[in-house]
Amino acid sequence: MATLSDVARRAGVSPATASRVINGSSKPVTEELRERVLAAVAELQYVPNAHAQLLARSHRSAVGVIVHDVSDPYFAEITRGLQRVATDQGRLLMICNSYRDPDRELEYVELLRGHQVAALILAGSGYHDEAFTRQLNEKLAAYGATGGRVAVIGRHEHSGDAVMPDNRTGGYLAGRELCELGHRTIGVVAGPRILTTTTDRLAGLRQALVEQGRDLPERRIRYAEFDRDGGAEATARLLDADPELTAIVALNDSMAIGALATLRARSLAVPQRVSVIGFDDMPIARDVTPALTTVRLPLVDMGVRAMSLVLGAEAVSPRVEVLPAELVRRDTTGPAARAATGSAPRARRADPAS
Amino acid sequence: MATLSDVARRAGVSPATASRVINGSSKPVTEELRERVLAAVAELQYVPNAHAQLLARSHRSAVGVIVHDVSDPYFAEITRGLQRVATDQGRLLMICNSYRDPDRELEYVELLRGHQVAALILAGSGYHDEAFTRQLNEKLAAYGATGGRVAVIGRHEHSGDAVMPDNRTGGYLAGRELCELGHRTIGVVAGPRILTTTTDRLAGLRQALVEQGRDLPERRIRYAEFDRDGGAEATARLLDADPELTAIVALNDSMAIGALATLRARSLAVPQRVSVIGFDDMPIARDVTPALTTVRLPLVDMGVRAMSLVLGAEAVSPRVEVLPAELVRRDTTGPAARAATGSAPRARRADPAS
DNA sequence: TCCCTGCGGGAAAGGGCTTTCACTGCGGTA
DNA sequence: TACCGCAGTGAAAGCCCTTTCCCGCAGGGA
Repeated sequence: MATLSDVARRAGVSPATASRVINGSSKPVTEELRERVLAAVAELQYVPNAHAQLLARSHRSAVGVIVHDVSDPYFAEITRGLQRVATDQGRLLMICNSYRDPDRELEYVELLRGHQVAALILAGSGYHDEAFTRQLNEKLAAYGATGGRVAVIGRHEHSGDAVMPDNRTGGYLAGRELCELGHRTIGVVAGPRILTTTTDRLAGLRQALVEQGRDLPERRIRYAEFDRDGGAEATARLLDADPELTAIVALNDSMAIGALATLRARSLAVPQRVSVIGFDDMPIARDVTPALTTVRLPLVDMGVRAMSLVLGAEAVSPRVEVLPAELVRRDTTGPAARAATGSAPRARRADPAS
Repeated sequence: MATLSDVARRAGVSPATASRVINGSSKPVTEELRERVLAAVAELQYVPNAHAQLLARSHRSAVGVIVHDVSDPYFAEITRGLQRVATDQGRLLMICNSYRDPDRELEYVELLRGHQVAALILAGSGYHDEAFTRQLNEKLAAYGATGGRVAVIGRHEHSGDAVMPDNRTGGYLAGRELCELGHRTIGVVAGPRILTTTTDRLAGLRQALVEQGRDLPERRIRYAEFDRDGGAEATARLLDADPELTAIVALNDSMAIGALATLRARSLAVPQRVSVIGFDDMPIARDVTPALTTVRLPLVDMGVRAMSLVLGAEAVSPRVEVLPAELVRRDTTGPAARAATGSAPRARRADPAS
């Protein structure tokens, strides 16, 4: 690989001058030398060594991001928001997938710290795990102590800046909707119980049911992986245990899609026989048939806010921005069926999003 | 930030010894000194500066990956394959999204080269663009000349190692299937015509039709963005121009989902009135209703192969691995309707994947 | 004519790490 | 006893760049 001094030698200048030309330094350089340097760069196909640059420059610019999985639409949307702000400010993003493994999350904090990122954003549910939470907070504190900025998205265990989707209210909205539609036997297809996202959404849902004098017994909740297959499997278990369920709340849209698959496989009409509500409003939600009723979270906006917090002025006290959840009515919800079999088909609602 | 010499000073040893302990060097260090160093590391929360390490070490380890968009399921699957092999070999991946912008692709090649990656993988369709292709090849050649390894996935314009999905045969399979089902008026919902993926798939499709004595006139092809909205829009234009179409081939699954949305909005029954075939077999294809008939590509395997090529032994002559496409029959295809309205409903086919 | 100013350029000091090389003791062999 | 080899350690030379500091020089004012 050609180095800066190769370029300088070829152009007949000092490395200092070559560097100034290449980086567009404020120090003026004669037009003639400038051209010689640029010619040498082109001839040698010179590309500066990023590590050497980063080492020599003092100021840190890149931002580290840790998500569960970028290819999961939930995080893809958040990342889009993060990326937007970062690009505007000329920041490079280093994105890491923890695949919901707390240890990997800890490792990535170190890795990104080692890569001298100016800020760190952790997106995705926290864990009900004292030991892990303490360790993570220690690491983040150590990073913060050396001038690093930190923000989290969707996890409350961290003490610094945070952007929080209102999971609890979202769960509440889903529960209230089903109650108003007359459902009494409601099952829940939930993500891993160790995730705070699961328990928060569940708490809101339970609150709605309790307010209506109903109940949410543990036997109507099935915990599984937070993805399509987890949803399909949990739905099957739920139906096996309780065949006369009239409604299912899935704690995210991927699980809801799995739930729909199981219901279809068992020829249970949606929403005539069973209603389904998802959570997150991922793009695909409006394209499944019937279109999925779900709780929308402003995912892109969450990313935008988090990145803005972390790149903006430092606040004295940690800021917490709570972003609202909103019910999006589509076609997987309808009035509770009277009997186990049949009920009047319900008119398809117009979908404003399509 | 604490540095290595801080650690060394605190442990009362030289930086050399500290480095040896921290990196598990082969050179032996007394147990006592080792412990002192480790204690100092813990106390100071020391994390090595990755840039300094990368600069000081000669060997390169990370691998650069350029895709159109990781959050697109097509690339998410490929990336999963890349990741699997990379992780096995303890390699870090740097993933960049070009968002189908050729200039950005060029920039990322430089960026990754600057970051001293050991190898470079470009995934995603090539472009019908002489100038760009030449530029890219120059950059890749320059990189190769300094010892960098390169592999491409799904683009033939590069002269080195390549993994190629058999797009042409895939298109052919889709065309033959529709012909066998008796379709005569087939429309195509295509991606941007500048992408080789689009033209390859189209070529195979056309060949199938020609073999059956049919034709594929340009007016039955609509080019749009390679995503859901592009598919919806192209389908609408296609139907406006040719209301008696009985089949639509979408050149990827996202577009197929858009096509289904438009058909639903116009109350055209699938597959009774119009059949639809997608391409890629992304995970969601089996969960839409009706489940999508599509051409499967071994996406994960493509990633695995590409990474293996690039990390394995260097070959004298460039290797090209062609991976087969396969038709997956689900529920969006059926016999051509006789008249514009109505036809016997077709029994739902069992879906082996669900 | 002299001094000051300001411009254009280079020398050199880092930035934090790895690794070679040289050195010090020590046990063991001739 | 003299010497060799080796384990364990540290000094110092890089890795490639940026940036400060300094120097020479030309032009302008006194």
